[in-house]
Amino acid sequence: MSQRIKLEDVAKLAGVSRATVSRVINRRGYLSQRTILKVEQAMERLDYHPNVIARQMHSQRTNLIGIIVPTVGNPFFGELTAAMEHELFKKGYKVLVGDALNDPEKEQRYLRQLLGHQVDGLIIATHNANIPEYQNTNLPIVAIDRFLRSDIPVVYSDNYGGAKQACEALIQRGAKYIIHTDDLSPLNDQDTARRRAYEAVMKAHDRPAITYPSLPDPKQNREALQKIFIEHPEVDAIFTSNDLDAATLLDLAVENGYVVPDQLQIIGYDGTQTTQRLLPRLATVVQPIPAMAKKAIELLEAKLNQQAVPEEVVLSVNLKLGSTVKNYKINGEY
Amino acid sequence: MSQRIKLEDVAKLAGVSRATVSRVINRRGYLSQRTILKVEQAMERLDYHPNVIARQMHSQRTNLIGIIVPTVGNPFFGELTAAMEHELFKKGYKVLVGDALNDPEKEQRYLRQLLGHQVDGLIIATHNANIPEYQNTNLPIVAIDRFLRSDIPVVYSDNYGGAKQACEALIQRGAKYIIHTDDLSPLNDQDTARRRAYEAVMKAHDRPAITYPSLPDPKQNREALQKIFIEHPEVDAIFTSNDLDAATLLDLAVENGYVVPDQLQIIGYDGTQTTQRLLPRLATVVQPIPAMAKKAIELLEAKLNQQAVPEEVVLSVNLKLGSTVKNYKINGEY
DNA sequence: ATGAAAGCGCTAACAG
DNA sequence: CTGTTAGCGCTTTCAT
Repeated sequence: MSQRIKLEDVAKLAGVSRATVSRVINRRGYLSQRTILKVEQAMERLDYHPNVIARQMHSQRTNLIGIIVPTVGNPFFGELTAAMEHELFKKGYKVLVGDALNDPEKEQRYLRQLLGHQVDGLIIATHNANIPEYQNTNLPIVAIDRFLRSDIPVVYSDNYGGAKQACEALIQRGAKYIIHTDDLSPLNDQDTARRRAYEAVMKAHDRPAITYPSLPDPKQNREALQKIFIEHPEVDAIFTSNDLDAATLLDLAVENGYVVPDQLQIIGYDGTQTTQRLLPRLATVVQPIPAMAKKAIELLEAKLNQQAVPEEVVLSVNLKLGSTVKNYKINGEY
Repeated sequence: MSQRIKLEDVAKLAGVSRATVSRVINRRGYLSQRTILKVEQAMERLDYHPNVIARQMHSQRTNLIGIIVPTVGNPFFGELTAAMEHELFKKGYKVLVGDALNDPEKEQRYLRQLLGHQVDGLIIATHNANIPEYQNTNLPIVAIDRFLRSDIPVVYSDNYGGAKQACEALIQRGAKYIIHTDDLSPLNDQDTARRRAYEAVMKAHDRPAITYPSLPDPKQNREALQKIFIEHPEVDAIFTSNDLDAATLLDLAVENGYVVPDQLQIIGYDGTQTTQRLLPRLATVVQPIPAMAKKAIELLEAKLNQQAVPEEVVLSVNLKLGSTVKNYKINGEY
């Protein structure tokens, strides 16, 4: 419906064979100027667009890369997806996004469909467990922040290091009673890296380690975090595993009569562009989203070209200070 | 490489013809229970996945929908994309996202490629002007918040009404000197609706209408907005065209010594989930993102099925109050 | 109820 | 330099 004209029509109008038209389109083989011109005029006149499907049929490649994320509605994954799309477009690929929505079943259905040659490669940035499809396929895959299989490379940012820096920054600023929040879906080592770093720093300074779970539902999460102030009124610092928790706690702090940062210091995690614009004052560990995207695509392309790739790549993070911690003017840039 | 087994292999193993296997896969025509079983076992044993490209070759449909947005890194478009992806997945479509990045050239290149049957339909949510490709194609298209062509339906939210409500809320709360910020790329009527509403309300109340441009670059934008406090120190309320500006102004207000909301009231626009979590206190006009997504997909599907569709659909918005305006406790829910 | 054969639109040997 | 001829993997008449 949306496109009827085919190679043959162009060939007929130009008075050549289909093969010749194909050669002109792909600039392959020897062509005389005259035929090139004739063919191009014919294409122009007919407003011809090559049928991508038919081409793929032959090459068995789609130039499509699937990206599976929890949801592009989350700033971290939205920005990550955008950055990867940008890299991929430069290399001639288009992006098929799948929002897994923390729904393993959807992820699995999605994957099963993609496995039939709909994409040339896959980027996985979800944390759903037990998707057997990942184990059997030999589609080129790169994972972000998650181990899937021994021959699937993973791009991490330095979760342990970032969390360690954050916690030490709090201690250095006089925090005595530091609480942590964390998404508790520990599928692998990296998933718990931030918490392990927190616990290690607390231990090194002889302080108790108290971790509150971060819930997916905003309302429930708020209620759960509110308990911190009830159960640990002496809290004087919180290190959260993401910026959304930090924002909620910032708000709860006001409600509960804590002055930030004098009585309560807060450091978040992720540091997306969105957070930095919406909450410029928030101290947070900034993940290198553009670098992660670039590296992931680089690894994927290597796999697509059958080249060897490292098992994992770790990128360094950056502690951005802000007025939710003390002594900010001295150490911050702003 | 990533998938070698084809219909023929299954047919051979099951001892039937390719046609029969095809029938089993698609549950078409008459099949005996016995053959169904045989074929399914063969598929299972070979871990067979139908080649999507070959199927598309025949049907000339890809079940792919292209979504073109400025960037999924922006919460509004990220959430909108996520919501549309969700709707589309339910209907069996997958989503090809293209970040236009306010780059008309990229948008054009992208489009040109999609025109060759790579997608069955298109959702356009960008505001780049002068892309001739939109004029000629007969691909089913639905636009969001933007007029493209007389036969391309548009889904709007009530920009004029939302802005009017916001401005009147400020006046009702005693604001005398209200300033507005707006992205100034007025491609059509709707693009300026928020500003026109602001100007109308100001006029109706005999107040001056002063609009500051909202710049795409965060740093430049901040500097530009800072001028408001220099050039109009008597400002006592600001209505912004998006929440990012509102956030920046909230921060600048503190820096410039204005107490919010006593000395300066602020109302933003968009009200994404992300903003509501990151800045729960912000008063803002909430766009009905899920409803917009649903409607857009509904219209697109109608077009895909050659059904008639309305020229435009306008959805209502919701003014969410918050402590960036006065008398919030009384009117707000929280 | 199942098989044989003819495409879908394009590309790629192989001739000439 | 250009045309002819086979497919790519699947679906779908048309027979049987």
